[in-house]
Amino acid sequence: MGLDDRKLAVLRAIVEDYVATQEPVGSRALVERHQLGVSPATVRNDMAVLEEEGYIRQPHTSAGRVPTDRGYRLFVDRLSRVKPLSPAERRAIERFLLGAVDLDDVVHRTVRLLAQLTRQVAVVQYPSLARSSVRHLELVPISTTRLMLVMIADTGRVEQRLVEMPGPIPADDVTDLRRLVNEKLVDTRLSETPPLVQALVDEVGPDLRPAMATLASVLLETLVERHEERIALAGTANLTRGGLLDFQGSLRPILEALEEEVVLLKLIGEVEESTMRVRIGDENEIDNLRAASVVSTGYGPNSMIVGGLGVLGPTRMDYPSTIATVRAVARYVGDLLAQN
Amino acid sequence: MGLDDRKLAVLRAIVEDYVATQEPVGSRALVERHQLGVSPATVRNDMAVLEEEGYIRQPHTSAGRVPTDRGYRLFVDRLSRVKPLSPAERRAIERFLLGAVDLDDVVHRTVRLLAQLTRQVAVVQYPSLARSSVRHLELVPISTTRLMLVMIADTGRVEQRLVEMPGPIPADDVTDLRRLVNEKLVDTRLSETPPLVQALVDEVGPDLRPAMATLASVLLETLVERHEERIALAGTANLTRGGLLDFQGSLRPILEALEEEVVLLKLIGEVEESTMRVRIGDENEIDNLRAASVVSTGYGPNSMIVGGLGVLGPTRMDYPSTIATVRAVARYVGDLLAQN
DNA sequence: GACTGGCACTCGCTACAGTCGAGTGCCAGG
DNA sequence: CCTGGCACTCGACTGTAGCGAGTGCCAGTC
Repeated sequence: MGLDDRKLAVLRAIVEDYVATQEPVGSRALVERHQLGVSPATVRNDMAVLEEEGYIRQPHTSAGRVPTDRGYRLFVDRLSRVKPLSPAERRAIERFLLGAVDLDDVVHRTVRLLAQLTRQVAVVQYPSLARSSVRHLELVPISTTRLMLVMIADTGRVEQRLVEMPGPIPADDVTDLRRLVNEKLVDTRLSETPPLVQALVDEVGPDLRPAMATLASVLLETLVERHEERIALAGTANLTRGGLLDFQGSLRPILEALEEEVVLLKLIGEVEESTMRVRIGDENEIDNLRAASVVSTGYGPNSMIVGGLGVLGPTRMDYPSTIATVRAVARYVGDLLAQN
Repeated sequence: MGLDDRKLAVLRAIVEDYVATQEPVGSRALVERHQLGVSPATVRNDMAVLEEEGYIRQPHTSAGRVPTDRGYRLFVDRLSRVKPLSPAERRAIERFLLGAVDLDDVVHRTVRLLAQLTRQVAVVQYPSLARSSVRHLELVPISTTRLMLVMIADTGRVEQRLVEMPGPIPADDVTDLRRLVNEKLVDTRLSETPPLVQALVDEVGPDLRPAMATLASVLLETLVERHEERIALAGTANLTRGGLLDFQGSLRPILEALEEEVVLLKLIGEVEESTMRVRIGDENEIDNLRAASVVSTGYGPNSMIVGGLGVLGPTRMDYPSTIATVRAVARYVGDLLAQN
């Protein structure tokens, strides 16, 4: 385990060069392009050690070295220096996000921005309903037996769902139902609503009981249990950069994974704090993504976390600037949400 | 242009074999696998004519023949026999779509179903607002100066948009506004609303005038002009079938095109009648899709068209069954919409 | 006149041998 | 502990040769 400073410098140099050139890097090129102050032979010895420890490997005998997932991990944890965003980039972010008119627009713009800045696949989770509070519930009669239930959350999310009532429902009843659900549920977190919803059914008078029961079941089913998370995706075309060398030649598994909402949620939706999360190659739990890396973080207003966002790219990615960009975008989006 | 029956039969055989095997097809294989009743030499002569006319070509001298875009076109127009769906497929469609609870769900299921059945990229346009009528407009106070405008269309579409009012707005005014816009706009087609919206502003009393003006501009901007179309996409992973032979080796342009909503709309959104539309390779106006074919059609309740749907795949696709599937799915979705 | 068998020819594909060079591991010496 | 030197490895590239699928054409047949 004896990795002295120079060996670490060598590893850093290898990662940086490989990321830049996409080609295995040899000892000579290394001393030429970095001021290591030693000869290629010395570097070779260091490389041998690094390889033994599993940080780098040779694609074929007698080619240059390439970082392993473990090598990237060490690089990210201990070796990378943060690359602050250029003022131009900061301005671009601001300008791009500023024009957004509502949540849909914010998410849409964010995901495109992220894809463009990092030149990778970007994923943005809508503010999670579980972490939102009810701001208002609206019931709109569609026909005699149908209502449209519209829920507006404090995070800006709006969800609607058609409710098929057990029987014809007069306008007065709709008014009553609307008042009741709003009284009980407004300002409570969605994750805490189920018992309250249940209570509503129990408390209501017998004439409204069946209607309220139906409403309650739709509320529970749609807004809490199922389908509650939404996700936006952009930049899949970026997967084809690096001409099929990345992702060991096949985009198939990646594209498949990206089609599954569940998978995407796993990627970016499990954030509790606003720390950056970097998963490199093998560290991904999803088999289809073993050839990729994911950089993600949570975002939200005022240091609260309401959702996740991040990017997915080849393990051979520019971690320092990707991390910086993801962090910056998350912060801007959070600020934007705080303003509303 | 003297293409007698046998030459057409040869072309059909070439298309069918090439689609099935993905390999250039030669004269011997052709007579073996189809009952053409002539010798390979004769077929070769026919092939020479077909090539001269531009229906087939040779990838390299002395390889088999491959259909050109023009060849596929002729095949689709005159040679393909419709492949009716199997009862199993019909049942699958029905079962899959039946469980849908609302429009979002219908569209989502449809696009996935289509991708799965055709094993290609599926695109479904939400019912176009321009072709929908207003069923109800709801105004929900969010704060003293903000309203959430929710529009419910007869096609099931629900759109919402945050409205920033010029000043604080009392509850009574909200009620008035709500009543006014509903009175004027309900049951009119969205494409016909602009003059009515303008009239609303002119007619309203001076106290409500500024609020109504703001509301009107948001209505016009969001619901009519911009952003009105929504699109769902699925099955991009299917692009990787056929191992990079399709799409002349690069998915890049295709993926890029699929990211542009405008492009997708052009693909499937310009349908006036419910006829099938097949665009093969070069026939596509979008340069990035010159290597692909698009099969699309309109859908809607009761022979009305409210939106488009379709699939995108390699020019070398099984046109007869793709066309049959797209048509069948469109019909089922239309029926489903008619029921609501 | 249309079809067929035969035949020479084309050309992509594969296998194989040879060369080149980047890069390594190791060793002896400073 | 570092360095220069050296032998070695092995992938990438090149050129050659043989194979075979498939063609175009021609002379012969019905």
